Amino acid sequence: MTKKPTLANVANQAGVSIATASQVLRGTGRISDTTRNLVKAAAKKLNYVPDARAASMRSGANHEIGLSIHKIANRFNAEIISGASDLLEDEGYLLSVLDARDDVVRQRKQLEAFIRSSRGGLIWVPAADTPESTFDLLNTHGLPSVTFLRRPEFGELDHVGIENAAATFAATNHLLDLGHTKIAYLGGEANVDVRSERIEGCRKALNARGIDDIHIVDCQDSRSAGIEAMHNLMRQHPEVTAVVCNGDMVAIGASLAIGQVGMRPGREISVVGFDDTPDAKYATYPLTTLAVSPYELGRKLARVLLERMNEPNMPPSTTLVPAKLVERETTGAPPAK
Amino acid sequence: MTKKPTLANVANQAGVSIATASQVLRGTGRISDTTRNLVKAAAKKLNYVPDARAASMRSGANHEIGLSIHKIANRFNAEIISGASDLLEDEGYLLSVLDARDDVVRQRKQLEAFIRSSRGGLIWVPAADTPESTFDLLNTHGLPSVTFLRRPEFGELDHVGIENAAATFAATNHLLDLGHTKIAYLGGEANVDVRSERIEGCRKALNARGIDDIHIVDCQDSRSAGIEAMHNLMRQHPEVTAVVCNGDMVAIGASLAIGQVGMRPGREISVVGFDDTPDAKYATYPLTTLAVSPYELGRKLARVLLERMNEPNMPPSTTLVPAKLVERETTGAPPAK
DNA sequence: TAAAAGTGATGCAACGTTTAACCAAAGTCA
DNA sequence: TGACTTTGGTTAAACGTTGCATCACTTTTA
Repeated sequence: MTKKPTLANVANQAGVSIATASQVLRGTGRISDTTRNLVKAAAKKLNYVPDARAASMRSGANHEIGLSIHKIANRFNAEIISGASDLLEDEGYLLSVLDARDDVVRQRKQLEAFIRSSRGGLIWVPAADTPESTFDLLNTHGLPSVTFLRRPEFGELDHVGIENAAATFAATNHLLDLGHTKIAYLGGEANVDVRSERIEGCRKALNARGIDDIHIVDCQDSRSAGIEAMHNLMRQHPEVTAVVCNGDMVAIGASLAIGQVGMRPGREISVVGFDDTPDAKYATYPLTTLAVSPYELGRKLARVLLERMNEPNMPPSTTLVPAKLVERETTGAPPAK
Repeated sequence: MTKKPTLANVANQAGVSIATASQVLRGTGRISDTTRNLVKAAAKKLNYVPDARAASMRSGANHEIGLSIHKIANRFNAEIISGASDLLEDEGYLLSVLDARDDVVRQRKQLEAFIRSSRGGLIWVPAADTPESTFDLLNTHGLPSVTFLRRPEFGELDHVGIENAAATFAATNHLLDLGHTKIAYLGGEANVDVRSERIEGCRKALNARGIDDIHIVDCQDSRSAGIEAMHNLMRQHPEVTAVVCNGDMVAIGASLAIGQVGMRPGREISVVGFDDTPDAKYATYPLTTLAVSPYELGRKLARVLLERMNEPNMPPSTTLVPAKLVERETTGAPPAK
């Protein structure tokens, strides 16, 4: 209730100068044991907490890191956040998270807020259709930043991502091996790089076997959107026997839709997801999917950022982590003709 | 890459004093149209972004709000965050989120970080077994704070919560009306108030019908924990025909376990969840549950905090929002003897 | 026509730290 | 004994804002 105690109060209480108090608390400079104890006691007694704003202004260092992500709610992203935050915490940083909800202007505001408070560094996944000006913003302010999942089109920022193409290439080969030839790609939105890369992986596998058409359906990353999209797909393209999905939620939705019309995923139509969220395993139809370890991804992200903060002039790096196929029950041979 | 532009640079560029530049940018004081435009142009040209740390230090106001919650990953909590953040954003604030992962010491550190950076206000759900000292910390630093979901045992803080007892009271009556008499409570951990209140609601309904025993099982709030706990329960207490769960995930897990042993939720054993997350509707067995609107809860939370920030001396308030029963397929009459 | 009121801008002192530069006293060494 | 180092500490200048007090003009009013 009373006024917040300041370093001056502590110094006063201990009978020393402000500078001395600061040095004791920061463990720098030469101080005798007696005064050290004096100051520490005073600080404890007054319940002193240093003002991070003042400290960071003066010292130029900020131990708060900002993260802006398109969606906090899903487990995959939450695990990434945990991974990054654990590693950063170990290094004495704190990660504060903002949910951009895939809205370009919201995210822009968030990044501006991070700049205003001069965060020590930034981790973010660009919202779909992020304009060049947003990348410029970051570049001109020279804030150490790392993007992930979605590769920035412009600007020269560090990036951590997933080996998308390699993953869907493997998944598609799995389906081809089972005997599927009519394959669709379900989910995601146009202009999102992640998705383009994944589709490219599918295409490459198909082309290698002399197939060159793949049907592509946009839809949001949610169960309900997946259900709807799959129903449409089955109505309009009954020839399709396998779908590769942009995320587990869509895949789970698609599986449900298949079940709703009396068929079974993995028998009449095969489904492959992406991410291997915990839901995948416990879904009504346990999902074949592409697993990446989000926690490790988060840690990697943090490491890349810290490196950048230490070496602001390194050339921008790109790090890719692999995803591997986990076979469960939603894939199988297509029905004999 | 260059140095961050400061207010002095802008003033210089515009040929006015720093004070004038500040007034223009903040829209205060008397300024002529000509200089106003001059300053604005200079600011735009230099890509000027004010330093929030300096501003907040000087003015004593901080437009960043902190939120610390036990788990970011679940949809329910994410919706709360969205609600709070939307309302705060409209009022010119920014909500930065920390995931405490229900760890008392982690949360303590997070709150300390918020205090260090003198956040304008705090929204948090106390981790289980939060010690009094943590509440003291907040009280002595006089940071406007609101708790939610879990009611603080100590301290005098504003609180927003759910009408837990009333909700489980209704759910239990629903089960009693269907003819169940052997009812268990599944999920949550001891010492968490939310859970105690909910159990109290069940007890009250049971007592009103002359039943006074209810079996209580601890388990974490996850699908897999729910599965395991339910298997144990069925083995050890085969007489139980209905379970009220502490959260939807546990309830979904319990339903799955029931399915795994060849029975069906809503027939042999009834299950009620809590929260009505999107999963509830799309679960293998669509879940009967107690619905609260997390988004609205979030908005309420933000409103309470803003009030507190405006009126620091109001007596602490408690606001409860209702939860109502949504019947789906996991409840039904017990099998005839 | 002198006093009062209004206009538009400025100077300066905070806010709470950190850190480089400095200094007095005591100890070391030739 | 004079010069040089070490020890333990202090002074003062930043960091980038904001807001109060002030001021030089111009305009209005009595």
